[in-house]
Amino acid sequence: MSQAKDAPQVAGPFPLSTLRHSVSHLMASAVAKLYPGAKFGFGPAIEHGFYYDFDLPEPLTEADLRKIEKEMARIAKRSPKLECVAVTRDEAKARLAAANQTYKVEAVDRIPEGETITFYRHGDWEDLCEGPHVDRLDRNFAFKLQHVSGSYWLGDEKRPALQRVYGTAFWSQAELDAHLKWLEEIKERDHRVVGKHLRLFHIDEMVGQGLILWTPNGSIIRSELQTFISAELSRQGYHQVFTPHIGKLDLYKTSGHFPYYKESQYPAIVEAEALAKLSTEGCTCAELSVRLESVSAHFAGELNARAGREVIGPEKVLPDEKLVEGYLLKPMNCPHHIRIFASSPHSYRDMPVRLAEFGTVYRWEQSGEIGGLTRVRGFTQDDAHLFVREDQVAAELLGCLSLVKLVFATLGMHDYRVRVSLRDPDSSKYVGSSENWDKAEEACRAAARTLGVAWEEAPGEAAFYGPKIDFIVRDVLGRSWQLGTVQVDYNGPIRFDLSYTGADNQKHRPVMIHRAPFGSMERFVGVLIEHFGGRFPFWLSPSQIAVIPIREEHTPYCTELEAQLKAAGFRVDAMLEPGHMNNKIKQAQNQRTPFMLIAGEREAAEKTVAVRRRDTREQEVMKFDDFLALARALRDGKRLDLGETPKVAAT
RNA sequence: GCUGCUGUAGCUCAGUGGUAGAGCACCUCCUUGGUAAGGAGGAGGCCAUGGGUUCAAGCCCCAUCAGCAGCUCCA
Repeated sequence: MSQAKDAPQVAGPFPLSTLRHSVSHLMASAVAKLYPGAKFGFGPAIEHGFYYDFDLPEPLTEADLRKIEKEMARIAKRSPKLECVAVTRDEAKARLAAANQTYKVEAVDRIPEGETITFYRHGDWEDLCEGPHVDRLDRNFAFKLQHVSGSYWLGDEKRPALQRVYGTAFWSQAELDAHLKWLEEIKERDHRVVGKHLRLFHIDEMVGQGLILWTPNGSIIRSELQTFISAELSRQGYHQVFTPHIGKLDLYKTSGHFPYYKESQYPAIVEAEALAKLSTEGCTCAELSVRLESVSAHFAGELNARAGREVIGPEKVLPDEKLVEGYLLKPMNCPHHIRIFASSPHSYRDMPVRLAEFGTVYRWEQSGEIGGLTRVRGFTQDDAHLFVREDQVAAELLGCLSLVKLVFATLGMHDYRVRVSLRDPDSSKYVGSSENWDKAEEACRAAARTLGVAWEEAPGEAAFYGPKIDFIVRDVLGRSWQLGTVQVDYNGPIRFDLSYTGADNQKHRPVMIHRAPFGSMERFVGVLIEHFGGRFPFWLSPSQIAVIPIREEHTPYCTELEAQLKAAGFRVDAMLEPGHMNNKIKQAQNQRTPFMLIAGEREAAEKTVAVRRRDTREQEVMKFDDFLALARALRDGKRLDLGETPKVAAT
C-alpha cells in the first residue's frame, strides 16, 4: 500500500510486523543463496511472526532451518539497506520471468490495475513486494526460524504444494526469549498435555481416530457441567428427551442431511438381508450408492410440494423396488427431536415446546483435521430444539443467550466473540418469507446485544434455512473454535410438515430454533481445560480435597475427616497409605487438587485442619466445621476462587 | 484428504547397523517424617504394524496405522 511511502524512512521503531516482514525477506534471500533454483510464493508477517512459502526440490529439515538462520545472520551482518523500486507491470513480469519466478509472475497478475508495483531489494536479492519494510536490516533485532510445514500455492489444494517456513522476530534477544518461553508455557496448558497428565480422557488407536474415551476424572468434569446446564434448562422450561444413535435413511432424506452431506458422514449401514439380496443380483458399489441415495416418486413429490420448489430433482427418483433401506449414524439430533414433536398434536397454547438432549452425533471429519478434544468424529452436543410460534422467536432467542451468558460468567470465560450470521440480501436461495427473515435477523441482533460482549454481523453467512448466532473462543495456541450456535430454522418444519393448531382453529407452521450453546461437551471441556490450565474451580475439580496425615498414627482422625467430607458429597482423596507427608503434598499438588487438609496431633486434639490451597505454600489452620462450611459455599456457589482469607491491609 | 516431521516401559525422553537405557510412576522391604521428591531392592519393552535390504535392523528402504505442525475442509 501507500503506507510504505508515508512511513518515515528513518532509523527508529518500526511496527513489529514491519520488522517481521523484513526478516521474512532476509530469510528468502538466505534461501535463494543456499538453494539455487528455489521459487518463491508469499512471505507475510503474521500474528506472532512471519512465514515464507518456497518451492524447493527437497523437503527442509530442522538442520536446514539452522543452516538458513546462519546464512541470515551472515547477510544481516552487512546491515543491508532495503530499497524500494517502483516498476511498470511489464517490467515486473519480465524481471520475474527472467528469474524463473513463476509464482511471482502469477502474483503480478493478481495485483489490481492502477496499483503501483514495487520491488524491495537488499544486497543482490530482490522481491516483488508492496512493503512496508524497515529501512535497514542491522543487528538490532533477534529472530528464530521455528518450523516448516506444507501449504498450497494460493491456498488451493489443486495447486502445487509449497514448503512454508515459520519464524518470528523481535527487536531484542530478551523479547525473543520471553516469547519462546511463553510458547513453552502455552504448550503446558494444551488440553492434550493436561488431559494426559490429569487422566481426563483417552483416545485409543484400537477404538478409532477422533473418538473420545472419557476416563473417570474427565467424566466428573463433564457430568458436573451437564448437571449444571440441565438444572438451568429445566428452570427455563425445557424437557429432557433421549434418542438413539442411529436413524433410517428416510429420516435424513426428509431432513435433507442425506445424501447431500454424505461425505462428512460415516457410511450408511445397510440391512444384512438387503445387502445379501443385492449381492446375488450382482449389484456394484456404485449402484448400491445410487439406490441408497434415491427416493420414491411419491416421497419427492410430497416434499417438493411442501417446500414449494424442487428440493429433490428427478435424478434422485428411482422405482420403489430399486430403493435400498439403511440406517445412518446420526450426524445431527434435530430429525429425532422433530419426530418427537410430530408424535403428538400441538395447540398454540403449549408452544413453545423445548426438547433438550445431550445428544451424541458422528461426523466423518477429514483425518488431518482431527485432534485432541477440539476436533473429533463423535461428540455430544448440549443440544435442544425449540418449536415456537413466530411471535415467540425473539423471546426464545433471548432465553437461549441468557443461558450462555450465565454459564460463561460462571466459568469466568469472558474472552469470546459472537457472530450474527445474516442472509445475503441479493440472494434468493433462502427458505422463508423475507418479512420473517427481517424479524428473525432483528431478533438475533437484539439477543446478541444483551450479551454485553463484542459481536459482529456477518452478512451472507446465514444458513439457507435461517439466521444464526455463533459463539467463538480462542484456545491457548490462538486457534479460534466455534463453540455454540443458536439457529433459527424455517426449513425443517416445512420438510417434516410440522404444524400446531392456532387460536383460529387452523393449522400453522411452527418455527424451529436449534441451539447448542456450548457446541459439544468434548470441545467445550477441551477449551475449559486450557482456560483453567488444569486448575479447575472447586466444583469442577475431579479431586477436590486431599487428606494427608502427618504421621501414620494420625490416620484415624484423617479417616474421620474423610468420612465426613464424603458424607457431605465431596470428592476426597484420603492419602492414608504409608509414606512421607512431603511426597503426598507433592502428589496432591501435581493432581491440581484444590485443597489439602493436613492433620496431626494438634489438629486431632482441637478438631481443626491445616488447610493448604493449590499453588500456595501457605497454610491456614481452621476448625474442621469451618472448612466444611467454606467448601460447601465454594461448591454450591460454583465459585472460581478457593475462599482465601483476604490479606489484611497493612495499617 | 494434502505436505513435512514423529512413533522405544504407564508418563517424559536418551539410544546413527552388532543381543534395549534413564528419570518419574508401580511393587517389596527399611524409614515415623509438621508442609513440594527419605533410602535400598525389584518388576516392567514383539522398539506402532506389515513387508524389504543386510551375516546382522530400534536404527536403512517401502507400505499401513496413529500422533504433531501447517494447508484444505467443518451442513
